[in-house]
Amino acid sequence: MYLIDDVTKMTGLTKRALRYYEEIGLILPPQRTKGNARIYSEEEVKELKKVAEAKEVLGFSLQELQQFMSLKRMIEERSEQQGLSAKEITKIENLLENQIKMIEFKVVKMQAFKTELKEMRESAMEIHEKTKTKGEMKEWKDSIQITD
Amino acid sequence: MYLIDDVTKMTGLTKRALRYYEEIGLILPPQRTKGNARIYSEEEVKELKKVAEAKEVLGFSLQELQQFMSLKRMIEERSEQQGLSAKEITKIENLLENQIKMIEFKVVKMQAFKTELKEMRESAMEIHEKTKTKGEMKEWKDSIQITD
DNA sequence: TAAATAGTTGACGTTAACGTTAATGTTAAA
DNA sequence: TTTAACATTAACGTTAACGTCAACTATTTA
Repeated sequence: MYLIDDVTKMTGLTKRALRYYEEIGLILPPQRTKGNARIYSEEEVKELKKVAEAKEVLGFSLQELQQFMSLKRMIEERSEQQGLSAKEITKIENLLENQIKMIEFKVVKMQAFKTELKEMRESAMEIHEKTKTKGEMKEWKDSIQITD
Repeated sequence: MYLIDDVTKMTGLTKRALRYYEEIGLILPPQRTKGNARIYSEEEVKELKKVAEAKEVLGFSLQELQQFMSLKRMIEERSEQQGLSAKEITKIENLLENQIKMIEFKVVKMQAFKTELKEMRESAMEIHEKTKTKGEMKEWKDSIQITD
């Protein structure tokens, strides 16, 4: 069990962000101490780490993440008896399928971008080669002393 | 050569966004007609498409993109004679190297996320299997007429 | 017991990335 | 030549995702 300051260190999120995520319903309200301080479980910290990563690295908005989190909770709350209707589950499966396609699309685009970066690097290296002679000339000039 | 309204259709960006990108120096100011209307070249439209994609798909901020664009321009402006110093080029190469690493990192994270989504889908499908009997029962119930 | 160190809830402030509206100019069609 | 459909700049408005500050409470440390 962790207090909010511990969680900031573990997740990289600020206290304000943690409270904000709770406020907008992105995460469920954690338990409280007798003195009304938030206490986060290991599980909750893990979830927050993933949220932070999905935001920073994958560039997801909090809105998008809310969609995803509510899906996640729906599946987790399959407390057997109070299950979802077959129709709802099919809907969830479709949503997940779309998300997966989206990710795959993004990965493809990322790789294309990477290719471009590599091409730019090649160009830079070519220029480097061309300038090399000039550069060596300068280094040589810098190395001698002009004592008039 | 395209007017601004054409460009919105080709890039998915709004007119406001196009002017804004120019305002903050993300793109170079395009030429103007005699009547002061912006005219974009094929090249510029291509660049704008990439910018839009990098923003939407890769989740880059305009600030990040500015860094990248200025790098790109530095390399493009290797007008041979007025070249960059070897030191500057090495710096550029390092920056590009870092960007490439970043992308690779993001791709790895994306794939991890995709795996999670797939696991969720599996869970959903399992629930689906379990509920199936119940569902068929319901369908059967729905299909009969209760005529008391 | 006093002080330092955490935690809490408002509530207003800030920044990025545009949206929207107004007032105005240009160009093509009727 | 007037109208319609474009374009322009300037300026204020908006939303997301927090930052920051104030006023207060709880807990731990000297």
